[in-house]
Amino acid sequence: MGADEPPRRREVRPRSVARVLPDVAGLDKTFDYAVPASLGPDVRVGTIVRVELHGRRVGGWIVELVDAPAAAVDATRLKPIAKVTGWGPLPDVVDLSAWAAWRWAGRRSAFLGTASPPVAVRGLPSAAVRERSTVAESSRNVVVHRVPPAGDVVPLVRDAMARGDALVLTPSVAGAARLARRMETPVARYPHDWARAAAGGCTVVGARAAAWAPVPNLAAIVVLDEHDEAYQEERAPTWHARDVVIERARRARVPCLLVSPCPSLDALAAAADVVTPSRADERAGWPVVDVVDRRREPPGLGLYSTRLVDAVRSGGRVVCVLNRTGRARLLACAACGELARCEVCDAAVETIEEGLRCRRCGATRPVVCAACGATRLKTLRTGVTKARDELARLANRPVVEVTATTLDDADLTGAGVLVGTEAVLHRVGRADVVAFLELDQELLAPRYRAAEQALALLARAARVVGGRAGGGRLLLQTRLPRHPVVDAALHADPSRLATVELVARTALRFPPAAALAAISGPAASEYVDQLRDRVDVELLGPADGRWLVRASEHQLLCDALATLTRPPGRLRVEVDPLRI
DNA sequence: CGGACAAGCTGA
DNA sequence: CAGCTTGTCCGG
Repeated sequence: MGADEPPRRREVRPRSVARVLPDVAGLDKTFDYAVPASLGPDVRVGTIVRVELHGRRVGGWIVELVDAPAAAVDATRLKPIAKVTGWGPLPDVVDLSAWAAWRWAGRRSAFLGTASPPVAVRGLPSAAVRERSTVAESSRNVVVHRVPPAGDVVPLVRDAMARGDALVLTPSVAGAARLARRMETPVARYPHDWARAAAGGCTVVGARAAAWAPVPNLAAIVVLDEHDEAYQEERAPTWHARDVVIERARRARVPCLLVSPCPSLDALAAAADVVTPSRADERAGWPVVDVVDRRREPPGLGLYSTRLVDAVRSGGRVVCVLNRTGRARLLACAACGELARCEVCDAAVETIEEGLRCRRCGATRPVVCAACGATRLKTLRTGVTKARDELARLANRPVVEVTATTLDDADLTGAGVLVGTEAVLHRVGRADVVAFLELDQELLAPRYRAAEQALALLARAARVVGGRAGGGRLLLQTRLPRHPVVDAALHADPSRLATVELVARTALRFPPAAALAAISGPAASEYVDQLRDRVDVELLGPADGRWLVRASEHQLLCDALATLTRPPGRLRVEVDPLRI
């Protein structure tokens, strides 16, 4: 591969046997079909076809083409391919799908589906062919670029595009559209412009799925906001776009740039090099951080410190973040102190307008203490709705509540004070201050990635208020003012968190110091029983009906999972689970 | 997945 | 034993 490669010639002799992977859920096996001479030129590795299988017509992908004499079976007895539907993933992506099926213990069709055009593509538009300017040496192709929240990533993207056809990923589809608009040369958006991307000669931009985009002359890959969890698919196979493109770049021997204000430990572990801004530039790109130590405050202020109240009264635009919806998520009797729980299932109840509602089973009941009959309950955990009312009183101006369920077209431009779950940070354009009413909830969340996620949240907030030069401010209410996350934000230096976090992960054997898979569902125990006598993987659990499989690295974990047979029944295999 | 086919169950 | 359900197997 390279600039001096002779132009590719069409196959002289049509290959006559196609190995087809049917797009049938629950089937992860290829079948051989004869390629009728009439279809010859349309049939390539990746082509989407329809074939007869077990008496019905199903769609599928050609994953391999075999010369008839070399094929083990007699080509004349094979059923022919019934129809060519159109273009499918290019051969490099077809190969990548086999790797991903191993890496995330999933079916290949899940990946090929993501890599396929949303509507049938019969022909590709003509393309302006560009050559790649340079080819990276394969061993140092992953580079992490730390760019502060207020920094501009467009120059990095332009550099990548200058190398030739680049693939650029953003966490959200909206972000991809925004980036596409900022580029002066046209780019193809994935999956919408599938055919244009497959034709080559342009940069491809998209969200997670674009990791699977066709880029025939790939020259570089850029992952923006690499730390964002939107890059991981929630449904099994739980593939991660960052890890897919790292492997893709390695195979194509092109550079892979992972860009983030707070790079994940996984990115840092994969990187051959980390490019950091100067201390001055990084400081300028983060806002001023006010830490309110809530241990030093008089009791009775609730969620609202004096500094917070000053901020909401200041007249500037203030966004308050509280990651709890509803009014009150945990209540206790004002008389006897008993926790308010559901009469049906014992779970904690929350307040709604008509009374109390169980958060687990939805049963409702009037506001009465089940233990002593008192009718006055006190709030132990305030939700966003209640915070809105209280803030409105304190601020003496209207306060708008924003959660993930707030309508997309709601006009927030005029709102002076907003309160919401972290969704508010995605909805609000700009603000003078973002205040975290209860940061400790994020810092101490019972997930091993909690600290990383908390810093990512602060980075997102930092983008809303801008860098310190523009007067941007974050206000953090916490009882853990020396927590490494607070420390990292305060010093505008995410490596302060990464360093201590890596030590903790190594001690606890969590990724990236180990590779994990979570196995759940009714068939889980039968599945994991096959791992019992292995020494290269460790089996933990079950906890909450979920088993954990741990190995020192993915090679061992995925090899072990690949040897298992799937018992009948529902089974969920999550490699690299997020929520543990 | 979904069709084919076998084995098991029911009712007259 | 017809008629139906349930389970298992397998696809080129």
